[in-house]
Amino acid sequence: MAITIKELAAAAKVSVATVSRALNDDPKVRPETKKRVKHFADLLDYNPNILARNFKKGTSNIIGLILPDIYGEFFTEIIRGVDAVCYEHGYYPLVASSHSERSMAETMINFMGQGIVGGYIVMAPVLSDDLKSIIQKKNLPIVLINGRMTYEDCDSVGVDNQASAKAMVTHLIEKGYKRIAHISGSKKNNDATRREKGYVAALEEQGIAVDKKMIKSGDFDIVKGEQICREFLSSKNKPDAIFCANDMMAIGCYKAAATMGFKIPEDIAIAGFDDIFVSQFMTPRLTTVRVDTELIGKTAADLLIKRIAESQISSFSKIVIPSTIIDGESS
Amino acid sequence: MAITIKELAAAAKVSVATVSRALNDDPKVRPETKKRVKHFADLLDYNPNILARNFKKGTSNIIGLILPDIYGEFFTEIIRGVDAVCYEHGYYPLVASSHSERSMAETMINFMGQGIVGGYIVMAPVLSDDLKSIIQKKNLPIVLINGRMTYEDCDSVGVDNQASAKAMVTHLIEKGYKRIAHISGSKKNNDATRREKGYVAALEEQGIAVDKKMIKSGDFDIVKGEQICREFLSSKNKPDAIFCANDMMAIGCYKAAATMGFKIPEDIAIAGFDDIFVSQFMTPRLTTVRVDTELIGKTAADLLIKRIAESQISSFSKIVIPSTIIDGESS
DNA sequence: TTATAAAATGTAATCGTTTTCATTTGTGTT
DNA sequence: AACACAAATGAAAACGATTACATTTTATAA
Repeated sequence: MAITIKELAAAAKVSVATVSRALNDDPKVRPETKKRVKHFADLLDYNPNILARNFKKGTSNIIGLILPDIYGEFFTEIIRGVDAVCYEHGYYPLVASSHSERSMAETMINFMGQGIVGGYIVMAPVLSDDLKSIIQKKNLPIVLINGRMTYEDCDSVGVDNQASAKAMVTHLIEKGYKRIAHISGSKKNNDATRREKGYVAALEEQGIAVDKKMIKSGDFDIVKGEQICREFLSSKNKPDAIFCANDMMAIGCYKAAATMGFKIPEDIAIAGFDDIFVSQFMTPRLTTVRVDTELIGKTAADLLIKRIAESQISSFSKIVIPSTIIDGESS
Repeated sequence: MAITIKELAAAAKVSVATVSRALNDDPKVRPETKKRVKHFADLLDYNPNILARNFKKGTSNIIGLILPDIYGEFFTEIIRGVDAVCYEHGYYPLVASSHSERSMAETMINFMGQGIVGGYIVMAPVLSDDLKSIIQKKNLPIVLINGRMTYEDCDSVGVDNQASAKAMVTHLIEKGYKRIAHISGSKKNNDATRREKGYVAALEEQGIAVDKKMIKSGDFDIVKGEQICREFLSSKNKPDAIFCANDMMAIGCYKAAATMGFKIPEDIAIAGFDDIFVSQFMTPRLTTVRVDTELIGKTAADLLIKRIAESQISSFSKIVIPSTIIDGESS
């Protein structure tokens, strides 16, 4: 039922070409004509059919936001950031999550060539080979969200996991802790390995020998965090601080400490990473690394929209979102 | 660069019409022709241009998922459910969140008539007048996600907040608690008011007088929950159990109890609503109401996709997603 | 075999916009 | 006033699919 450009043209007594140009602010159309067209557009409540426009132009004002999965606040913050920037620029975020039934690569291929999206934001903590190959032979702009990495074939936005982890461990050392253990994330997870590297780097820089026994591999989950913490606390040479690769595992440590009768931070200090929502309400308040996740989403969207708009391809950017150390009472 | 229907037609030596029909499983095309066309489609890696199709058909395989805001796990679970069902049916969810800068109504109007979405899933804990009026004069199918309500102008999916809250309070009464207080949510929030009604209904049914002083208005936040719990615990006629309208406020109660030296559940029992992720890790494990949020998303998407596909409008459905009581150690 | 209906396929119009190219209008110079 | 040239506008093609309608092929019955 919506009014079309033809009817608007008739009303404004110009050709459809002129209407199109006027509404797209083509400098070739006279200011007064432009004004008249816009006036009638308002009057008749004309909205261009975006589907027709996208179809004709061969692009889309829809952005594919490809996620490895969707759960927890980290993802909502990313989505929120992307959403905000998209709205500002007349773009829309289309969310697609991979899971056991569907790989990210599959999802992306699914989109490609269909014209349904004008570009992607891809969140890839694990960068599989097929994903890499898609990125390489991409025909659409892609912005990668992930821990800082050496990948050079597209724009990327992320936290400097290594530097942040290093800063946190250094902070703990400065507070006087001598025997700092680390509960890492999965070996396959890029973020996790970078954080572990940061932990090692901090110790080395401060001249503390790295003890392999002080690093145990977790999986970013509460239960595993609790279990590993138990192991640390019952070992003969127990650490005086534990740096967890994320806050969830830190929660697990709290539980372990509580049930084993250890006081935080007197008997054992705990530090996390992420500053998830509940961290601020934990007693004692968790020492952790705060990342402005929404900003990651915003930055990625900004970058992608610019990339979609520009015609010639300039060199790829790599944007690092700063992180802050939250010095809680758990250390 | 993608191959078009014309090239495919040429390759398969049929007309574009036949190709279109073959790929859309039109019974009018001979099985062998269909097979040949599909074979060449595979061979040439042909994907129909969805933009062109949507444009021509005047509909879209994109679903607008309109949220009041995006944060926390509740939303990710909804999104995940919607995403899963969409993927199955070749639809895509476009996420748009309202916030201070943009009302839901505005967002929806923005979509309408542009053809960019084929329908909406709208999550509306607060149902404003302009939102109602949009729903009434809708030209696209809409599925509402919200607490059970009396709204009749479109399909809706939600939890029966009132019945669930009533079940929980009844459960507490059966466990022997006599003085059960309630920390409610915001008065404007539909879910909150239904839960409060359930609380009142349970007391009345069990022949317990409702004491106005035992109901205090929270805002679904930890801090407010802690503050109100303090008030309850320091009142002269202190309750023996507190039913919170959500888990967040229950977390606040845990903090209040801990700092004031009350033991859960011996001195004060706590119950929540939502069963958010951390609830299972709280000590003692929180008694709460578990809702299969992902199922809400799935159901809404199912309903909407059916609605988009069908031509004639049948009567609206109202689907209630069941909830379960998690009997934790906090009561 | 032939007439006739049914099934399969083809031709071309169509959706609403953008954009190329042609045409008209306007401006400035002599 | 005449001309050249620039600016503004219009006419029509194009994008890639679907689909109404026309046409051809196949099947059925006499």
